[in-house]
Amino acid sequence: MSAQRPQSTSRPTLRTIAGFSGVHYSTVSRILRGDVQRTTVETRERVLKAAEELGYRPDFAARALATGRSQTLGLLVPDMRDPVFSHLHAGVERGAHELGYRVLVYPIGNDGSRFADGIENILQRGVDGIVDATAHFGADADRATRELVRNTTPYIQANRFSGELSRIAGDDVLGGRLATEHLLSLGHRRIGFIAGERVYSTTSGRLDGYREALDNAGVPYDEDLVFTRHYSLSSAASGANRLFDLENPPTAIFVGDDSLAMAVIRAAWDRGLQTPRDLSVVGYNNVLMSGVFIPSLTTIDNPLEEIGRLAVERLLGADAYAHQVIELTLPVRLVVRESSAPLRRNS
Amino acid sequence: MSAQRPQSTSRPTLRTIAGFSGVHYSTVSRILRGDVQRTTVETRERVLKAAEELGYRPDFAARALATGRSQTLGLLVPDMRDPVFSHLHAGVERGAHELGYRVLVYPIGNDGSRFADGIENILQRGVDGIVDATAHFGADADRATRELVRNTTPYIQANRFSGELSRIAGDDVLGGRLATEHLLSLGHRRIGFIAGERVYSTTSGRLDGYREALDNAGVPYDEDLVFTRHYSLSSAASGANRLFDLENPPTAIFVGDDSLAMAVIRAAWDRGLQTPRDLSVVGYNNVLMSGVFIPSLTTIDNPLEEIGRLAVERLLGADAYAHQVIELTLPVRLVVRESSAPLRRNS
DNA sequence: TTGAAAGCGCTAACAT
DNA sequence: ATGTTAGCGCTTTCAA
Repeated sequence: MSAQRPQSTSRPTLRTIAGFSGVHYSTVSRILRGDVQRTTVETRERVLKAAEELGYRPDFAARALATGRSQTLGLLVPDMRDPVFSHLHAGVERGAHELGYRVLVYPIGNDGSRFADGIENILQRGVDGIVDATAHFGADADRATRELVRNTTPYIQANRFSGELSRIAGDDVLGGRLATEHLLSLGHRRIGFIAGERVYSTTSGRLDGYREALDNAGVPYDEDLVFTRHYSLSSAASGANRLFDLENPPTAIFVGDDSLAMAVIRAAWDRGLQTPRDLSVVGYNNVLMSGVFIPSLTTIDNPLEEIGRLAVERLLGADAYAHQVIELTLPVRLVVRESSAPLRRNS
Repeated sequence: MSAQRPQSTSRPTLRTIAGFSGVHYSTVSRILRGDVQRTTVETRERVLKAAEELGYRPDFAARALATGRSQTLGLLVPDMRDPVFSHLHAGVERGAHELGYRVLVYPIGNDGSRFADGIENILQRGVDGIVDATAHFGADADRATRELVRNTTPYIQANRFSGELSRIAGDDVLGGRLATEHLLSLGHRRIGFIAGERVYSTTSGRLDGYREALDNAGVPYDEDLVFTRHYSLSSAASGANRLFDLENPPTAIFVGDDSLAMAVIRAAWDRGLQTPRDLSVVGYNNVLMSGVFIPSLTTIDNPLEEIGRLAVERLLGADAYAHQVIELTLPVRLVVRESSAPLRRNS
């Protein structure tokens, strides 16, 4: 219906709008950014109407170049197909969306092979913040990189952490203790532990909690019952089989991750061991499927989404921590379901 | 070790490098972009060395503004916590990485509530391509938007599709037929169907295949055995219960998604029905956990990662389809595992 | 309250 | 082979 038609060739810019409303394009910029202070109601209406009619859309790259901020944050994860990281991502996404940011996901692989590439790209893109869920101890090169990055861009570790860098995570030690105490309270004394590599804070923290609980109960720690290899389904299964082959096999296993716990239960099943009849299992994280699996998983509820959301908030929100190192630990709780049961003395 | 130290204040630009190597910054630009044709070996080495020493990193926003391309593509999905979409994402990510692109994920929610917001942002960011896994029939507003977008930015639908837009997906009809034929071959005649809303091409295609198979076998189609509500675990469970309550309940159910299939098996279990003894179940997609679940899932292998990768290739690769509409359908295959078994006549 | 103008860092066409 | 120059579309300081 509008009499004048803009050049439908390319998208309208501030100048296009300026032309249509008879003001300078810098004025248009002011108005469109909501600088209500210094504009007349009339011109504002005129400009807004023109922008509307022309279907104006700010150019992201131009704004980023002019302001130096990209309204984007980077999320480093090993692999999004792992429910742990898709849950974490959901929280990050929610937090980012609330603050008007978008999330660029960098899956660096479970072996971390694309870590350097991801960091390089993150730096080029000038993201406004980094949430890192890939931390592990020991890899000096990575460590150095993380610290370097931290001085360039707001940076926070989520769920996994390492070094003197900001982080937010669930209380892994508490979780490990709760899980193990639960199994102890059911009468189990031969309790196995299966998880990923110990270079991950998640593994080492949960293992610490496991040992604490054993100590408190006066149950001797037996390294034979502890299997911490790769963080993968197949590794968990072979770990389970190794424990089953023991002369004095465990009657219960605490597994540091729900998916791995399912793999362990499956491996037991494949050897004729039913859970929880012949083997009690406690998982970790309380992912979506843990309530659907048969048997449903007794597990530790790790607030992954909350961790993700809070990480973003601390990184970019009003109470951003600026340049101090923060270390936030969230409580976790035990969720009792079907996969754990009292020890059968007559086994 | 280098004698001259740059201003460590802000990151080096082309001009910084130019200053250090005594050439014009446009020359630096040429060299850094690999324009080997028109540069001396000497200057090139000098410039490259300076860039290296200064730790130069191209500014992404500036390049995007100058070239009009963002090296970014947008992926629209309902929810990344659903394994279907994280698998699809893995493929998209791989394809994008191969071509030097990054992926911006837009989770619009299972109700699609953030669709408009996502599209708006995608347009502002000027992504170089859109992979859309959220298509559904019937929503006119969305349909219009999709078509509009298609004329602005390279666009392709993946897995789910709707309308006269480019798409790449598995052969849902074939999958539905294979799944149902498998159950028929096991002697089942009362075969239920549970999936998400029929507005999804995935649901309707698989339902078509299901009907085809029944027709071919001379088994009458019974609408009472078909439950297509929300695409969610809880809806699948209540659908299962509704079928179990039937006067003449099914002995087998074809479920249009693995996660939902697990929920169905779980619901059956909660009513004392064991799979596959009392109920055979076939899932769809062959996600990671379907081999771990107890019983492991007989399912249709839907090449989600391949779909994602090919979508990107068609969108941005060498043989990009430019502006024609492409419709690519990938074959699927049946994977027989534990959740399906011959009908027990004496039930 | 509005206009003018510089500049963000880069690309690319043109000139030398 | 290299330098010059004009933008890309926006923000922002300074004048008017």
